[in-house]
Amino acid sequence: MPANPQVPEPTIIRLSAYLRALRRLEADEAERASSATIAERAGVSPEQVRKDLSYFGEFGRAGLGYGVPELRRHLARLLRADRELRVVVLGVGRLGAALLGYRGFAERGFRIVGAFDADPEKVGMRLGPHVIMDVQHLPYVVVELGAEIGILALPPEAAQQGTDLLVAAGLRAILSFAPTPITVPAGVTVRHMDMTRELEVLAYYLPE
Amino acid sequence: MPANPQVPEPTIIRLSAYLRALRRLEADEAERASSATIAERAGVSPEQVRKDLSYFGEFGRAGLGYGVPELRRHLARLLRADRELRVVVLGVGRLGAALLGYRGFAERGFRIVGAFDADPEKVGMRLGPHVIMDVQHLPYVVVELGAEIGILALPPEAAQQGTDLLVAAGLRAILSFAPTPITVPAGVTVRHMDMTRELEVLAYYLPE
DNA sequence: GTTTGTGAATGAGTTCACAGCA
DNA sequence: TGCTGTGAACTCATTCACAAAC
Repeated sequence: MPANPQVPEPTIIRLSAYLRALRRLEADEAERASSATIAERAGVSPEQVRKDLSYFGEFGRAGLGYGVPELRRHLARLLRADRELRVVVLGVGRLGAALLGYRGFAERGFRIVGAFDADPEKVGMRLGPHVIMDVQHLPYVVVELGAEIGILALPPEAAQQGTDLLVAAGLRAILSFAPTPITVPAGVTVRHMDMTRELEVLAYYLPE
Repeated sequence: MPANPQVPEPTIIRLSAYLRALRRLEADEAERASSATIAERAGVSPEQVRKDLSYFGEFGRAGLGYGVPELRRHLARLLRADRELRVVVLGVGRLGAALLGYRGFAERGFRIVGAFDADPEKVGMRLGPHVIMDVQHLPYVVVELGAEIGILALPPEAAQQGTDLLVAAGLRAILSFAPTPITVPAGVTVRHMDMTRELEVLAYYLPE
């Protein structure tokens, strides 16, 4: 499923943190940064930074560190953060509606180009700049507006069906907020966000 | 930091999925379930289920599988899902406000007992059943209402300071939505939810 | 002196495979 | 026969440690 299977997935996750660190360094007008500097801001070890970056090339110079704008550009390219990525949201309940209003998307280059629901009551409703569309228009919007990522915000009972719709519409990347496993064909990447799971994990580690 | 350091963290995360699977099985009135049944509903392998459960005891019977209500109770106890857990939210911007309205909390035994912000404009505002309080009342609420988990919904610049407030108030578990690493003293557990990170990871795996 | 890139060593977690119980 | 519990084998990821580059 990964584009480059020999790169560990944890590395990809950290890349996102490195990119953030480099943006801050660039904002502070730093020209160069050592792996130690980046590591500190990303919350990992310097060796980890070097090892992770080494999967993609030799970006640094011994004794000098990494060129901040250059490395920032490389990482942005890897994470597709150098271009706008279009996103559709399937499921406009409370959670989906909250996501539609989330400003962090635009700031980081993600643009919501469609919000969908199967409930006829909701179709046609306006939510900020978005008009809720019927799911049957999903494939059209994906193709015509070039959406590449689907956000699944449906209740667990509807999660698999919704997933199938996203996949049938041509999406190859799904961020699911449904607290249930979903199955997808090879070539489709899924990631889960599950607040209840996180709270339960925290609860486990609670003292007493 | 873990309560039981020899149990792998991925195991704890899966425990949450097993608990969900068992609740569904219980709702379906299943009396027994094999590791294969649980595994399927949790999206993992049967061996994984058995190994994970074996860290906590011998709950199954060879040839018969696991007793559904019994195992459900065991897992609920482990994840503290057998009692109400009180939660405070620090930061009532868009995201924090959305979290205050999230119904999944109550359903799973989490109760928001306080919403806090440092902005005097926001203090005193009502949001559903919640009245935003000033951060200076945080320690009081944590102690008096027995809050055990803090949700951090502040912008990255304020994240560390907010973390320090939560820790100083006596909280030992933090769920952070801030896209930046935070440092906490030993004995405090932190987990992160970062939607932008997840989207960037998905973007990496996008074809072409 | 500083800092990178990377093989080698270590550590962590998963899967295998099977003995033993129901 | 069906299924658990678990050491052993294996796979995956991180950390170490150092030669080479600046």
